[in-house]
Amino acid sequence: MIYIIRIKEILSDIFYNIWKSSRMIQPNDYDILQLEKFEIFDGFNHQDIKKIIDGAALKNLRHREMLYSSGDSAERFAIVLKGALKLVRPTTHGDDVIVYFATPGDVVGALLLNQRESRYPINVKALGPTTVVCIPRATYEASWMVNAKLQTKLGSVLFRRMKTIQDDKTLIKAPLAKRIAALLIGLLARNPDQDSNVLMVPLTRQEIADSLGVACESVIRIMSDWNHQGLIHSHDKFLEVDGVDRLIEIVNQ
Amino acid sequence: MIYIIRIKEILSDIFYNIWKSSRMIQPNDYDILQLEKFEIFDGFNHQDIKKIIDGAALKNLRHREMLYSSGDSAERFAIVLKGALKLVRPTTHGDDVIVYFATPGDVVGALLLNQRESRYPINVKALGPTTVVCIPRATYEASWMVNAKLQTKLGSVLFRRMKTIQDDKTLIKAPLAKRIAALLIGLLARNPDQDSNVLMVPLTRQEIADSLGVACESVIRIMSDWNHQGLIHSHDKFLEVDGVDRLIEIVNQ
DNA sequence: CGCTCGGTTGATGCACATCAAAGGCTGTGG
DNA sequence: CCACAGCCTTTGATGTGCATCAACCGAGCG
Repeated sequence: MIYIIRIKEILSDIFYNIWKSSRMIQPNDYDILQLEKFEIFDGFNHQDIKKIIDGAALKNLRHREMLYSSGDSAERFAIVLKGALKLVRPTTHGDDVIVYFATPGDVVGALLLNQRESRYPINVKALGPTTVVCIPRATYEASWMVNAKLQTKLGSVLFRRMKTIQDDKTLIKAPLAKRIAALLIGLLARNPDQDSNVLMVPLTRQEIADSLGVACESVIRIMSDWNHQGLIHSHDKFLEVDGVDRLIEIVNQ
Repeated sequence: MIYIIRIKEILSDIFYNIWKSSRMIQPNDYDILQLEKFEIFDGFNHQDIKKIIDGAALKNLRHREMLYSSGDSAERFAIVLKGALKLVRPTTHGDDVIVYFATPGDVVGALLLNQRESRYPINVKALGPTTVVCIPRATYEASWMVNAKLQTKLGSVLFRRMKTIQDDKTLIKAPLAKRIAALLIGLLARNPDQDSNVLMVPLTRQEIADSLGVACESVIRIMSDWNHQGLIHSHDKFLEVDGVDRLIEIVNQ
């Protein structure tokens, strides 16, 4: 009996890997063209990048699909190509805390590979259909750790992220409306298309609440208010901000 | 009249600079011996370090003395040698937010120098008498930016700092007692002497409150309670934790 | 169809903020 | 030397913003 279960496990594992690998493909020239635009590869040309990401795999994630689980051994890092990720720290009480939203160009889990043995300290999940480039530890050690320019860029990207988190912390004592407004404006600012007022990250009120460390009802109360005032409206998980000026006003007051 | 004021300003400026330079001295061999112990210089020998910190100046800060002001042009970065620094973000309401406590081995403001022109985004003030090694931008550009190993270490140090800030964020929804306990235990863990239960950072309740984003009265209510229970007591700005086990219990519950 | 998930609304309670007042300690200037 | 100002701590009274709990609705989905 136990054998049968074991065999079933092994089989499902095999199928899982086949299925997984079917979704892990080599980045093509077009993908690399995308990468060239990111700050981290600023100053590197097409050929450089090809070498730097040797052994990389493109990974397509569905909405809510997990990229890394907290506690897993860190054997690769990722660069967001399309879509978005949420970096989540599980807490003892079960109410998660979202530490950061990663958008295209963001690097996730790279510095973890500086240590020989390490485990991801957070859960990373896709928000909406998302594409990432996964780069194995071997490549990181062979091409990234020894490349001063790359490390410098990596530092800059991480630094920007830290500044974002610090900005958040600056608002802890502010009223909730101000904090939500700041979050939305901040996410809007990452939009590559500056004319569009649609957040490129699909967010539930719960996720906004998790990011600010408050209850989702509190977020809803404020946002449905804004909804009635015509400041925002959402279609199909995506949020559109109609009254950007008004929100900025709220942040600054 | 205006001229006289102007002259006064210029004179005070001159005297200030003389006085300042009198306190900026070349690091000696003993100082470098200290530096060797820090993670950032792990794998570098005495001679390496001497080269890497070429042009560096040792700076002694008095309690509460400002190292960098938010908005100043970033022309150098610092490594904490002795004592501690607080990194403070001013807010619009005047109630400051402490972003991080830097202790010996911490690096402050380095990644800012990756950009050609940049300004410090935070105020940095000494907590207690503190010694830092100030390294000029020129040295950073000449020796640090081109050195992959140094950049990697820099990344690791920054990464650790980010993890600390994320840990803090994880506790936003926890009751205040738990958050204070976590802060104290965290600071205690940085103590080089593991037997001592005296925080090496002199902290006022106001600073603890600023770090957690709460009112100082709330901190006092909890800590004076602990005081009566004999868990902590403070002499002369320094806090001694007698009931470490009890505090850890509070953090874990 | 029943299921889950996300959004919404209301009633109630509490943890912490705010305001106020007072005492101790330190440094400073007359 | 004292007087005074400024900072830190303490305690109490009062207020409030958000949490919590509970119930309901609509949409998507197997």
